[in-house]
Order: sequence, then C-alpha cells, then structure tokens
Amino acid sequence: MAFAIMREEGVEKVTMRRLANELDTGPASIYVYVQNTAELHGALLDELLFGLVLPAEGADAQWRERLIELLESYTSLLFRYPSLARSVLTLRPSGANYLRLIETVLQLLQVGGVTGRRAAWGVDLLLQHATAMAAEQGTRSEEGDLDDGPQLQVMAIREADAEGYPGIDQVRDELFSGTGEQRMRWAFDAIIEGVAAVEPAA
Amino acid sequence: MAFAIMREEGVEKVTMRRLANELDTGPASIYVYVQNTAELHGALLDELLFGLVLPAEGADAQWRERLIELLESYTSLLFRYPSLARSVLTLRPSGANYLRLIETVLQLLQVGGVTGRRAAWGVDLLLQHATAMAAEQGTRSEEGDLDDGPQLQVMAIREADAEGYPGIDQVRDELFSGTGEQRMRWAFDAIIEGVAAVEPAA
DNA sequence: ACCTGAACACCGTTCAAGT
DNA sequence: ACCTGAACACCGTTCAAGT
Repeated sequence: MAFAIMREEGVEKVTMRRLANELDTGPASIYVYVQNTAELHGALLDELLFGLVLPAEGADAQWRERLIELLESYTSLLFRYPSLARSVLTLRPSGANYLRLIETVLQLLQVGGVTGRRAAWGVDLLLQHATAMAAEQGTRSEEGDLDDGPQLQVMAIREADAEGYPGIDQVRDELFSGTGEQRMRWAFDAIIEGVAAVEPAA
Repeated sequence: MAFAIMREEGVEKVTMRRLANELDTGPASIYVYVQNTAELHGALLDELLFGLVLPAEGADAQWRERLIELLESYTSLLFRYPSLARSVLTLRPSGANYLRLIETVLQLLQVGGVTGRRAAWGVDLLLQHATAMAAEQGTRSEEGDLDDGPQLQVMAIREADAEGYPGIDQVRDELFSGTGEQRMRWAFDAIIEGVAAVEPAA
C-alpha cells in the first residue's frame, strides 16, 4: 500500500495521515505498527534497497570501479526519492538490506587493502555522501528549474567581482562545469582515495 | 525577530505562521518579503554566517590545518541549528556571507596548490559534507538519546553474524570508535587529501 | 487486548478583499 | 499599491473511549 503511493506520487506523500486514509482508518492506527514517521521511512528505504543490484564478483583489481558503481546505484536509487533521501540522512537505517549494503562496501574496501578504522569510518563517509547528494540534487529537479528564475547562487557567483573574490575569479567557470554524473564519479573517487590514504590519528 | 526565536527556540520554530504571529499579522504578510520557506531559511543562514570566524593569516604551509579549522567552525555553527542544516543542504545559499565562505575555502585550497577544477569541485564537496554532517549528527542530539532505546543500527551491527557478514565482523568495534570530533577531523582530512590527489577525468 | 475517533497543536501557500 | 483575513489543504502525535 505504502509502496503504491511511493511509486505513484513519491515518498513525500506517504504520510501517517495519507496512509491511514488509504487503509480506511484514522492516523492513530498506524502507530500500532511503527513508533513514528522516521521508523516508517526506515521501512520504506529497506524495501527499496531490496532492489539494489550488488556488484557481480570480479577481479580484485577492479574493486574500486565496482565500489564506485555500487555507490552510484545506491545514489540513483535515492535520486528517485529525494525526500526519502532527506529522512535517511538523519536515520541511521538498520534494516537487513541496508546492513547488506554496508557489508558489501566494507568487503570491497577490504579487497582494496583498506582495512580497520579507515574502512569502518570510510563506509560511513561514503554512504553519507551518497545520501547527501541525493537529498541535495534530488530536490532541485523535484521543484521546477524554471520558475525559480536562474539560480540565485549561480548569479551571485557569476557576479562576484575579481578584486573582492580572487579565489572565485580564478575558477569561476569550473564551479559550474561538468555533468552531475561526472561530478558524482569524481567525488566518490576522491573520497575513496582519501579514505585509503589517510590514517586516522591514534 | 526571527533571530530571537531562532536563538531561543531553534530554527525549526521560525515558521511562516509563527513569525507572522510574532509580528501580529497573518502568514500572508511574510510572503511580501520572501518567496517561500527556503528563501527564509537562506536569509537566516547568512545572518548566522556573519558570526563565522575566518582563519587568521598564517604560514602557507599550514593551509590544510587552517582549512580544516574553518570547516570545523562552519560545521559546529550549523550543529547548533540542525534543522537549518537540513534546509541548507537543499538550498545552494547565495548570501554575501556564504559567498565569503566559498571564497575563503577556495583561497586556502589554492594556497595548497589545489587549483582549477579540483578546487572548484572540491569546495562543493567539502561544504556539502560539512552541512550533511550537521544535518545528520545534529538531529540525533536534538531528539532524546534515551527514549529511542539503544540505537537500532548499532544493535543490528553488533548482532550481525560473522559468517553472513565477514566484512562487518572484521571491523565491528571500529564502526563505533572515536569521538564525533575525531571522526569529523579525519573525514575532512581524507576528503581534502582526495580532492588534492584525484584529477577529474577530462 | 487491540484498535481508533476525535482532538490538539500545528504547517505552507493562495487569493479575494480591504485600506 | 500595498497588505492581510480567511480559507484550502494538509501535517504528526496523543489519549480517552469503544469493540
């Protein structure tokens, strides 16, 4: 039921009240099954993750490519549900399918020689970045790109004068360069690089 | 007015209706000054950023330390207003003070020899991470840490069996190790490392 | 014991009408 | 021209009361 609404109208419509209505009862009844809205969203995420394609086995040398692909799949899955991404960001999901995702990321990191604390803290960082990107980017396309007028930030940056903002001036065009996909790929690549390279201080 | 509410009761209370009420008028009146809630939050962020302490000038060799400090200041400023952080994540702020923050981060990166596309895309990645962390971590302390019961995710990970989840098993304790501050520092360090090292594909 | 109607305390946004 | 009362269309959560 919840999934039908989610598919057809987006997660943002899966509210306690809406769900209750669909089930011909009052909102109080939903509270018999979940504690609060966060828990409801957690359940929806895990259902969605059931459809996440985990990377096929492959040569160990390609761990990094496979990891990036996995993170991209996860991100694009959340992209379709920006408001779910926004709740997931503050959720610490605990469902079986999310656990599987953590496990797979960890295994790929370990194959790549990233172990111990760097791997443990790295999973967190990578999954958090994926979620944040979906929460961020997703909303922008959800709302109309047209009626906002040309994005205010873009305008402000384009107009920042070279004397007051020399740093911006030097990379002005690069700030808006690349497709979303290129930037996403690079971001994952850079984070993985850093996670692999930087040993946390003891 | 808005800032008084923000200081005393949190940004989440600075709603169109609440603000209107405080000004002894109806909610419609606020729409004369801002287009929507997102714009209202954008204005609040910029006001807050006015108080952000930019790093003092220093030896070029310390650019990295100074960058991390700046990002930590920004994060802890947002930490105090988790729900603002959540809107900022989907906001692309455009206020003067936010522009100043972008400029400062860019300058520090450039001092460190990170230029062009890596610097441009790097600012985005670093500021987005700061915001996401505040949005994420902040909420957890906003709600009671006690009544949720012990965090569900922590429980699920502690109980993941070693056969089904060998990756998790190998770093089980590290997944929860470190203080928030240590993990934040490491995350910024790792991202900066990656941003500096990974050249985007042409 | 299990479920829920109805209420409480809110939201954002719009628009016709008033000054 | 500028502002706003009142309405529309919603929210999450609780609790007394019903089956």
